[in-house]
Amino acid sequence: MSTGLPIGLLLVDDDPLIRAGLGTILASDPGLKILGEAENGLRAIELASRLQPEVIMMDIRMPQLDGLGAMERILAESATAKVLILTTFGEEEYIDRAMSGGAAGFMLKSSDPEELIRGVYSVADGAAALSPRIAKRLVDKFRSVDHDRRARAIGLIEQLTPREHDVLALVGAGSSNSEILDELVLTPATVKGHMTSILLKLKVRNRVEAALIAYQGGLVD
Amino acid sequence: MSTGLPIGLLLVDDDPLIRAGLGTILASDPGLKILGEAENGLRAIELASRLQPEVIMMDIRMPQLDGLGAMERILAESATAKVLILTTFGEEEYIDRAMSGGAAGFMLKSSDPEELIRGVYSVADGAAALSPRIAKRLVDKFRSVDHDRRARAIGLIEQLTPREHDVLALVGAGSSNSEILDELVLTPATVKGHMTSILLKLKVRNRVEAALIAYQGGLVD
DNA sequence: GGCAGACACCGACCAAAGTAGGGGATCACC
DNA sequence: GGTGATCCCCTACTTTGGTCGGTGTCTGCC
Repeated sequence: MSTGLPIGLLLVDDDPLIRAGLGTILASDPGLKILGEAENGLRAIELASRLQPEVIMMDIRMPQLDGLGAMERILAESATAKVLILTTFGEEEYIDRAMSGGAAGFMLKSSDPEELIRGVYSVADGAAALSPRIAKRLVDKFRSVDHDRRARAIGLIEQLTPREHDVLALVGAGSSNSEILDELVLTPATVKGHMTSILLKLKVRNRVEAALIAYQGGLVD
Repeated sequence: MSTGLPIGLLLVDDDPLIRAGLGTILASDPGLKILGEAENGLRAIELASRLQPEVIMMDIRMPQLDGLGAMERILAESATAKVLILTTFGEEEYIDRAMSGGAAGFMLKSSDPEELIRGVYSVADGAAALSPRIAKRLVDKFRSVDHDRRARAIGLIEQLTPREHDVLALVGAGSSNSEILDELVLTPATVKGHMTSILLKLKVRNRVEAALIAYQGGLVD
């Protein structure tokens, strides 16, 4: 990944003081080299293309074009740059969009200098850099997104007999009864019988809800 | 959270050398205090209950009971302890289970000493501690788990008219046509007409697949 | 051996989902 | 003011889904 020794940086923030502070911190490390600074998203896009930095330290709120928008456009052009989003305490709600958009890191501006520097090295290395508080958000999200529903779904699915399990897996994939009987070599009536039993055990009223449980329980894909 | 100044630790690893190394690193920080050590999961459970540590540094592979199993049982009893999973390079596949099980952090044993210490403080503070490489895994998972399917689903759903959107949202919740017509005040035939149009636009064959797309697109919940 | 329970299987019947096609209202554009 | 596009609504018809009841088999148990 690293072209030579020093990692080329681009600093993007609309506040000159913050750029100066960041610059001082990062320039103090001999392995980092600041190639340029930008004061808004549009200028960041321009400089990213011209200077080809390895890591871009990007503020979110800026005039003209915000950091996330700029990041998306930069990543669409150059796959090589890593974007490390810098944020203040109250802006944690942008995590989703930043992560979806391809950010390599998401750190608080209030992080310790060494932590910032470590973060730059991490993302340059292809890993991710997250402030602990941000990491917590991500972990919580990861846990909740599936794992309440998922646990319930798995518990329900465990009640099924092997054959019912087979049928449910196909239902979860959106198969019709005729496709199921074709796959499992059964008569229509048998498939339907299994379905009735499945609906009863999963405590749902129709195959749509059954399919959702199969999906949540990880029976599909 | 923090009761006094020093954070009480419990070290769990079956290798005495690693316990010694960890102990030396962590005891060098005046804000940390090692309350005890355990060489397997069962003993960890016993000591966690007796010593009431704030943070437990937990290895995964151990005889008797592994670290994840021990963590799950410890967290089931005491909600206050934070568990920081320590792992070697090749064991990253346990991330899912660790995070689902309630781990507050997941770090590589090869992390720098300062990074480990920082991790302990982070989890004691209610945040999360992740090694950059682990964080990358989590970020990737977060991105992929939803955001390929999700983007596609949202794109498809955008094609729908407002009324079709309403119908699909209810289908995604597992509603039958009669429930939908009741909710939206329509005749059965109208609901079916909308359904036909929905199936066409989403390019699916039946309401089960439509419901799955609604679910992936975030129309439900 | 008889009996209970779980499982996979099936036929006949009724309910729900999906298809094909059309009416009417609105809006934009020439 | 005619034309086309879009949307919402609807009737009549076919296909699929779901219920109810019942058969044969295997297993474990007294």
